[in-house]
Amino acid sequence: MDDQTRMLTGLTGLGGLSQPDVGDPDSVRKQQSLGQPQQDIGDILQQIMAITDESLDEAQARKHALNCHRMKPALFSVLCEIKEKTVLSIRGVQEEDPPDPQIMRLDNMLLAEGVSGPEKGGGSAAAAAAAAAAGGSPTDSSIEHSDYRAKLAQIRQIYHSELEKYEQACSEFTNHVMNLLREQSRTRPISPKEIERMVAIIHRKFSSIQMQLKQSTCEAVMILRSRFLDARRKRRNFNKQATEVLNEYFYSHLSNPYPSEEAKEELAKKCGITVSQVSNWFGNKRIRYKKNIGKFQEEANLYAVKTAVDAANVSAQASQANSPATPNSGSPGSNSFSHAGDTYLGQRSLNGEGLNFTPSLQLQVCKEDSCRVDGVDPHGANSWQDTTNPPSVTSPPGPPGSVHSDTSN
DNA sequence: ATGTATGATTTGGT
DNA sequence: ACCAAATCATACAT
Repeated sequence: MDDQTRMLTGLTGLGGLSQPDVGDPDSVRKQQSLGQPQQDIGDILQQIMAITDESLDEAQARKHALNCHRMKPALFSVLCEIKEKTVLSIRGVQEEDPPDPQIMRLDNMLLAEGVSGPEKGGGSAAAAAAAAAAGGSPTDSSIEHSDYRAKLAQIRQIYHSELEKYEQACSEFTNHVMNLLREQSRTRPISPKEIERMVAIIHRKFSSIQMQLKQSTCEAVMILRSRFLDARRKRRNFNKQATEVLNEYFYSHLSNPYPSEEAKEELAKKCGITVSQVSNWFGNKRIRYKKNIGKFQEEANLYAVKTAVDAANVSAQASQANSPATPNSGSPGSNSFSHAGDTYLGQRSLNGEGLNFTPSLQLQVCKEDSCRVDGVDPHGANSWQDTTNPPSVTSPPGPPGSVHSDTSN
């Protein structure tokens, strides 16, 4: 600090660079004569050259000696003169600094990703987790992306702390250089303009470092994105139990395999998957079942038996089982799905039991199913299979046509 | 290595 | 918003 104030006072005298003596009033005070005046200048120059090789203390001492040298004012004025002549050539250079398009692109991206700019949603991992947990009806995205958000928040934090570090370093360095220049301005002429320029140069350097930071942050975000968001596409099979639950529901609601929102939520909960995954599953299942009913017969029968057994158990336990709308097989112990399809379920189970599903009859069973349903809701209930497949009830589609007849024969 | 199964996404329709 | 259908991309079985 001491140094700094001293240098600042030194700088104030800098306004009139052409005035030789303004540099340092002290210098006049202590004049240690050094013998021959002629050799002095060479001497001084030599000392200047050598100054970098010396230790700090030595340099400091030397500097002081130089400042106090009686020839110093003269040298200073000479330097000022030279500078006056050359400064024009230096001046014309540059100045304009158009905003780098690349850095603007990076900035925009960081802003878009929520890395820079105002805190959005989850500024910290904790906040993100809280946000994910808070959503009363946990939307899929908040669950699926909470991890992503947490990681993003981490990147954000690192980015900001790094940025802050850079900014601090930049201002520290700028200060240092300015002080240095002010200090030097006592022995050589330095205009404020030049200091300004130097500062600008430093800022440019640091901003290029910042750009690197931004770039690597962008890269990190991209990688994160591809790892998490695009990983949506990465498929993990559901566990066996989940598939079982879904299949049970599907085959026990074969007439109308369109679970309501509540049913989906229930299924999702049971299976440990998201509602949209349930929707996906049913979408896929419907289309694939419809496309090749024959292929799914075995499975259908399996679940039919299962539900039948469950239903039997339920009815056995509750001796009043005959009552209206049904033993729900979707979940052996609990009647979670109370929808239109349930009536069908009851029938289907009976159906399964009655026909006993010998392989040769499998297809028959299928047909029976459809018909049976039709009995309940003749053309409405099973229409989901008929839309593009009018005859599907009696003869499953496509190449299976022949296959089908084979099996049924 | 190859074929099939399967969860996810896209597209187009209502 | 939901669905069917087609498609993609990976998991899994062979």
